[in-house]
Amino acid sequence: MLDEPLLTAKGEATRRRIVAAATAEFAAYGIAGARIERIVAEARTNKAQLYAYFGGKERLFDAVFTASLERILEVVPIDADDLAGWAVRLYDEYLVRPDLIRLATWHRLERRPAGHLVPDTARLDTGKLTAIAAAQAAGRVVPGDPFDVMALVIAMSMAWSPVSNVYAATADEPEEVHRRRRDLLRRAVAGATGAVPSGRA
Amino acid sequence: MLDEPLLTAKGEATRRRIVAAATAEFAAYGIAGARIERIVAEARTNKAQLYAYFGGKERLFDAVFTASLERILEVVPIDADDLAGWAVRLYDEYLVRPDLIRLATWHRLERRPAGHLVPDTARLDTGKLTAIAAAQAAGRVVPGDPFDVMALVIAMSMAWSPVSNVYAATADEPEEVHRRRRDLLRRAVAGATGAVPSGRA
DNA sequence: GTGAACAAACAGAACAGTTGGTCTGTTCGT
DNA sequence: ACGAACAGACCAACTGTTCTGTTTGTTCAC
Repeated sequence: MLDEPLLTAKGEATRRRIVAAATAEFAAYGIAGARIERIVAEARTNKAQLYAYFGGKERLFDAVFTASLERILEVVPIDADDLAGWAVRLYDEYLVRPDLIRLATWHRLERRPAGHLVPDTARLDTGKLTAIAAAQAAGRVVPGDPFDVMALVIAMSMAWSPVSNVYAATADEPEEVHRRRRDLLRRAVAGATGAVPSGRA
Repeated sequence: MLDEPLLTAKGEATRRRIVAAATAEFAAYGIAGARIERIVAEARTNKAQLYAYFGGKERLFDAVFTASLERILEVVPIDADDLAGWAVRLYDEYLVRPDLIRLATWHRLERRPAGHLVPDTARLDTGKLTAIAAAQAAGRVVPGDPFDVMALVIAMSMAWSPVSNVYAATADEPEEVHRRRRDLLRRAVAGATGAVPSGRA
């Protein structure tokens, strides 16, 4: 029963539809608010399949969340020599795929109230951290714990994200507004993380 | 039925216990995840009182949320001439009262997926915005929409908040760690928002 | 090729536990 | 005595999960 059955092409397609529907559902309502009924309806399948493939609501969220996480990691790779540009690309990514940040935040709120968002941050962030450390060694980035620098830049990129506590931007706003925010963000990240060449500021 | 009964001293005390219990409950589980049963148990009262005083789950959340919002506004007043210091004070506030930010984020996720967190931002933020605008006019803060500057600084202060998508700090971490983050935050906000006196950076 | 056999895909009913919300009746304070 | 505070039973609706039975696709002996 716990063994997932072998998937045929058709089953694989259904499985994917379930993941897609669940991603939207969880992003919109969270774990507690999501409804299995709505997911299977949206995925044009039935509960039996969902439970055969994923085992339950919690584990379905796991599948959805980890898939989303890997996606965002590869879509917006870090550029430690241009943290400002990286932040701007993240800003744009949030506009295109608000679901991913919402998913991450639900995960934070409903599952991990403290500490790292995911347990094995080490594996996921190693690339980012060494890149930042290298840029610091080259004097292009302000000194300090690379992890903290990363957290700060990501936080800045999320100032207008779908989970902002001030204002959540959307793609349908005028392009000029986005340009204004990108400019401010770029300059701010540069100013915040750029190493001071010499003397005082 | 919709008319709330006049409150005696005892009733007022019960009402307050309900708000306190509901604040903790909503902060922990959100609107969908919160349980009326747990709230009345924690508040040492019963459902009849809760429904007489607040009318229902949603409206109870309203009461809890707006109360928390006003609280955080008055506890950490802005200092536009020292945005870095303000950000650091916010960092500390999140350590002391993680509930308030969590509440705000639940509100964002479950109720206001886009735009302003609260509809009448105008009234709430006017003070902040004029303060920032004045500091900009005096050349102490980088130019740009004051609202965007505010959003950015708040976002920076939340880099390690209880809703961070990277790492959620807690009060029980070593003081040295907090000091390190505060230093980075202070310098970063100063660098991000400080106006450049003249020439290039 | 064909048809029996088997596993996966499917649909929907059924189930048990829970939840927000209401109702009835009792106690308390003034 | 009158209304507010209170306690707990009660209810209807909903939800995650399981079960029963049917259809579909593939395999393979013949």
